[in-house]
Amino acid sequence: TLAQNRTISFDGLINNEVVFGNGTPMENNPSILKRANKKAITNALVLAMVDIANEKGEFERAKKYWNTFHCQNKLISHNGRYYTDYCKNRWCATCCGIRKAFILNRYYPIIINWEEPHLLTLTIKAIKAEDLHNKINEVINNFSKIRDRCNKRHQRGKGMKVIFIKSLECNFNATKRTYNPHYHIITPNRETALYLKQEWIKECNKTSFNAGNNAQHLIKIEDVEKGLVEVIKYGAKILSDPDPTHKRKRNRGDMVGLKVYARALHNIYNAMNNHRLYGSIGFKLPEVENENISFKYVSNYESWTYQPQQMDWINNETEKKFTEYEIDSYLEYILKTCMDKETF
DNA sequence: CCCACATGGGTGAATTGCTA
DNA sequence: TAGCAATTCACCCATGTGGG
Repeated sequence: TLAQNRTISFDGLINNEVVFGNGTPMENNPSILKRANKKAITNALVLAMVDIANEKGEFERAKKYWNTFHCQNKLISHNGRYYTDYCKNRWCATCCGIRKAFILNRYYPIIINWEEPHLLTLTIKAIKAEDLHNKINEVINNFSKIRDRCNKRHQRGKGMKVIFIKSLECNFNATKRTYNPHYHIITPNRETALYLKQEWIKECNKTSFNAGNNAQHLIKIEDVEKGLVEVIKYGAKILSDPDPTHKRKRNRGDMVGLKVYARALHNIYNAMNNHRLYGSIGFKLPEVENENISFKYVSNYESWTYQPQQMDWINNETEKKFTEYEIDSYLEYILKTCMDKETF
């Protein structure tokens, strides 16, 4: 009996797999196909960026891009949920999506209670690639100076208390080959936004003209969720229009003319490296309730491995496809032939 | 999930700026 | 240059980031 028990428990042990977190439900979950889509886009992008990083001798960065290429490579499914490991990089569409949702859920309950939320965009004149690194640092420094100044004025009873959330983002204009770093800011009222706008224009034009009045957009937020989604975009767009002034409203799924500017994205991620993209000023975020589920051992699970050519996860035993994702033919065309690695 | 690391927010202290 | 105001610095630690 002893020997038998021992054998059984040993069997159990080697067949166990450790999984982290709560997992993602698989039944009737449309996000599974979206995951496959994001993985296909991300893989195409990081492969292009690996070449660019290697060519520039940035081998550490190339390693991080490879890390993203292997993001969610192995899936474990068990009891209707699946578990995997995430790379958590900014250029990974899946990991960005997860982080975006997390941040959105943290900020939403605060913004929804603000009396009259406004969305302010603070920007500077468009710049060339060679100035990107310095200008991003300048934008960040200018902004923290303004924050310091406003806080101090308030502390001395000479200015309003400034409360807002901010995110740093950078667009690429492929027609002009310029970059446009900017802050998206949500304030609880119009007053704060006008105050920040005024200080921004003043600070940016101290040495030379860097920011005009009309380039700083301010609108009242009617739909808090939409406003937050607008702010929490995470750094840079992967699929972009060669002509961003193109005002034609895109239909859902209309990708005609879109390109992936791999080198521009690489430049943006480099310039933003080691900088926080999000932050709250003037208030503390509520604690995230700790659900205290660390990890568990599962037996009777299925394991799946991602096959880049098939753009799907394949069951290690049955060879069944996990998502049965079929890439949109136009998206496939973009990823294969519109990956722009040109120097600019 | 946990942990390590480092940016940057909060705040008192130091420095710089302004005016008479 | 005194005296006060405004701005910037320095330090602590909360939190964004990324690895396992």
